[in-house]
Amino acid sequence: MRGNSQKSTHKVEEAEEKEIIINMGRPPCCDKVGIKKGPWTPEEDIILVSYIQEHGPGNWRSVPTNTGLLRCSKSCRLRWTNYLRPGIKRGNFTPHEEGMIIHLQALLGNKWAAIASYLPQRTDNDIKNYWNTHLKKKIKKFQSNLDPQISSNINLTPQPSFQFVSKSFNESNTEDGKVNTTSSSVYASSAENISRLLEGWMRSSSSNSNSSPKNSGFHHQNGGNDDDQVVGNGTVCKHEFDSLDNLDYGNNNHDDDDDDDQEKKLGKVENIVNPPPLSFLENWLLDETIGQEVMGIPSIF
DNA sequence: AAGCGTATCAACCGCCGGAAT
DNA sequence: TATTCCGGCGGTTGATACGCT
Repeated sequence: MRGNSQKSTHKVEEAEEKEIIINMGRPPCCDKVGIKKGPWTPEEDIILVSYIQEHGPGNWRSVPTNTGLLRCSKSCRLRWTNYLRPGIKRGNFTPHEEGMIIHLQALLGNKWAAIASYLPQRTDNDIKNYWNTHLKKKIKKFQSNLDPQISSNINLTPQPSFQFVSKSFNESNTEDGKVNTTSSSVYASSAENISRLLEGWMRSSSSNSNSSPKNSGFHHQNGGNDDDQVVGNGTVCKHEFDSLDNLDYGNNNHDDDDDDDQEKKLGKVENIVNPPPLSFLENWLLDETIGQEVMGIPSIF
């Protein structure tokens, strides 16, 4: 207990001391009390998107506070990166994408973020899910029909093929390699719909249609299109699954360059800019013939 | 039509490295 | 320098959709 004479001054010091103790290191992003979990509602999506549209992604710590969302910063970041950010393509993995995932998984193991950096329109979560639900199963099935020596090259375990990775990385140069992804029929994501909804909402709520440059981040790949207001349910069409059995790497339409460029220009897409300078690796990846030979994946994939 | 099993995917969990204080 | 948290990542889970009997 402290004496009354020093009470007032000590009170201030105490408060300051407390503040110092509390602020030791970085302050917490949010208290865990009252944090909402589970699926995001469209309203929450709109709030988050509109906030990021105004402030840009980053500083996730302040997002729940500033938006009033009852979500933790981590949840906001995940929602944005995995679902709401512009340029995300959902559903309908193309044969080329499937091939790339298979190759990269064999090279890198379950480094989904690294793999996703070569498929800018796909999130690591999407790739991970697709691998676990489609490709892993398919390869396993195929593997059972393969000569064990060949099939051993297909990496279904988390361990990457370090030897080859090391070789590839050593032989890499600084030349900018660009990986083109293909786009077949693309479901419009609900995020895109939300973005459009938001755009409309913003337009109607404000006569000033030209807001900050950050807004351009939401005029992404489908920004000229559209009628595909169909909300994608994220399910995978059967034909795409079948396509794995009949991979035709020659039929790739590299029509997503603009999107890639746009995303890079905007600097909005996390984890996709500045991929490692692996033109050798990328060339190798894009050379499906080599990939298939090394992987032991014949044309059936 | 109902019940059950399977597939899919969004979201959470926990860990780690690095940054902030 | 120590402490604390953020941001990123991979693994896992749970809700829902779908298909089969």
